[in-house]
Amino acid sequence: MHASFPSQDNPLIQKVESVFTFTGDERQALKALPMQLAVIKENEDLMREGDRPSRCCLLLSGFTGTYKVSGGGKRQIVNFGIAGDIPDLHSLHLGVLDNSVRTLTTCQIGFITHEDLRDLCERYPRITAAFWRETLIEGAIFREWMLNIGRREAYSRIAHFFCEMLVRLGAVGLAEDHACDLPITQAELGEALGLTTVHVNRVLQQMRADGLIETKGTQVKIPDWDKLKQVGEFDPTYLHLESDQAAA
Amino acid sequence: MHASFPSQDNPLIQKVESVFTFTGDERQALKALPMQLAVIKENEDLMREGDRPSRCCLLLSGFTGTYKVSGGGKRQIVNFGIAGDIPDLHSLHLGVLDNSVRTLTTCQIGFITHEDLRDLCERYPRITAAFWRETLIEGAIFREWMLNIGRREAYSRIAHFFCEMLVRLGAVGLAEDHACDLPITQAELGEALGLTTVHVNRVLQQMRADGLIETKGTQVKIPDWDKLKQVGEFDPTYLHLESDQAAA
DNA sequence: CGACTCTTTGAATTTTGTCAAACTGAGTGG
DNA sequence: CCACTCAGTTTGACAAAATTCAAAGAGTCG
Repeated sequence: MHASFPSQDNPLIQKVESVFTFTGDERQALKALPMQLAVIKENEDLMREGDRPSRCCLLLSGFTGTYKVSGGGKRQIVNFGIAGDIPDLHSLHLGVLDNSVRTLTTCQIGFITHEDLRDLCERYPRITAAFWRETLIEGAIFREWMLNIGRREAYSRIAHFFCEMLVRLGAVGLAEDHACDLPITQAELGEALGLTTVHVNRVLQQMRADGLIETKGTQVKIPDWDKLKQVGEFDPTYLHLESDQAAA
Repeated sequence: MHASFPSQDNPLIQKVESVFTFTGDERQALKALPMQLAVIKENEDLMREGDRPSRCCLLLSGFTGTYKVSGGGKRQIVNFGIAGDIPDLHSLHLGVLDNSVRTLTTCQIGFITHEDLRDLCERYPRITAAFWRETLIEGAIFREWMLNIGRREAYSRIAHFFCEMLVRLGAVGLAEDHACDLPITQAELGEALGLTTVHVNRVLQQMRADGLIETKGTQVKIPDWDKLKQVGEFDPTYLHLESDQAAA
């Protein structure tokens, strides 16, 4: 609830700047973006399918799950949100939400009104491009997830998941030495990967036995990164973490 | 190869305008967009993962498949392109392509350079928003596909696919009376839905027997739309075909 | 009429799901 | 400090969905 979040540590700016060079003006405008801070407990819906939100959520810390529910009540998590992500940036241009988002852990959130975001984009076309790019990267992650869910068997599917999360968390300073905190339950993992909890559990045991992963509570350690990457057929290109934009 | 494509029938303009009101200036600028026309035969790659294209492909007619390939060589189609789509619009802001696109039928393509697109976006911020929105809708389709592939069994998964294609084709005038031309092989269907050709074939037979679909060559007819929608748990909200934008 | 691609079939196997219950560990209240 | 609770993990036996492999039909095009 404190309004003391230091804007120079804003993980959004940090993340976008890692691939995008802002001018002083642009960075200043981003920092000046009015943001209403809040702390949300775990397992709360931040928004629901069908909502027509008038603001976006910048995730400052914690983990969120973006999900949809099938007719039979089965939940599919389609993305995990980590620090620096705006899980509902698409609501800026799509009136109705076609997905829900809930917190998986306690989350520090910065709410930014669509109005302020639109103003910012209008004044700074390159910031528009940067935000647009963020949504395109999310799309690239979706494509990779479809490949993962549709074509890989459980073992390498789960391996791929760990690879992706480790790289994404590393990019915002939340992973070191091939280790990270990953407060995601086996049930949630199954919901994200199109598997049952039971099957996730059995495969994880096999992966531990094979020395692919080590877990202690929510801490995950990867003893052999190359091996995990190989099992998960992981190539980080789709995360577009390099500054590969053509525009000047 | 003919340069005689009438710009007033440009399916991109038609599609975007169905949810977005352009000013005369904006429409004029869109029509004036230089476009190099080409006809590409079926089963040709328009682009490949790893490419760094300097232009986008506007699909004027025909069908494309956007796909990725797993380590084991299994192909996952992550989206189908139909008239009016720009299957590689994301290449405008992501330097490296993380997917391939190939034609499924003979396609009429309009190539538009990134340079021209960027110029257009710079001059007309609302066109930027319209393009951005298109990529966000694609993302929404990806989310629904993940739900479909991850959580629905083959029977309703395939039903959902037919529902989506019928609605999308209808939106660009390519479906009428719950019938359309869908030149997609059972193998491609399997590649899109995370199923084997054999299994797709068996399920399709069951669906025909149940009176859910009728096929004659590549023509598909839906005798009972409500039933198919129910089986496929289909709710078209995620296609965002209504003009639901908040901005004026 | 081939030559092709696409669809269909059959039998055996594998992966993954289902159901139901027990176990574990962290936090809570008496 | 010790039950007690509760969410999360683990286990076992069984069932179902989907895959694999191999081959035979059908339809289309030159």
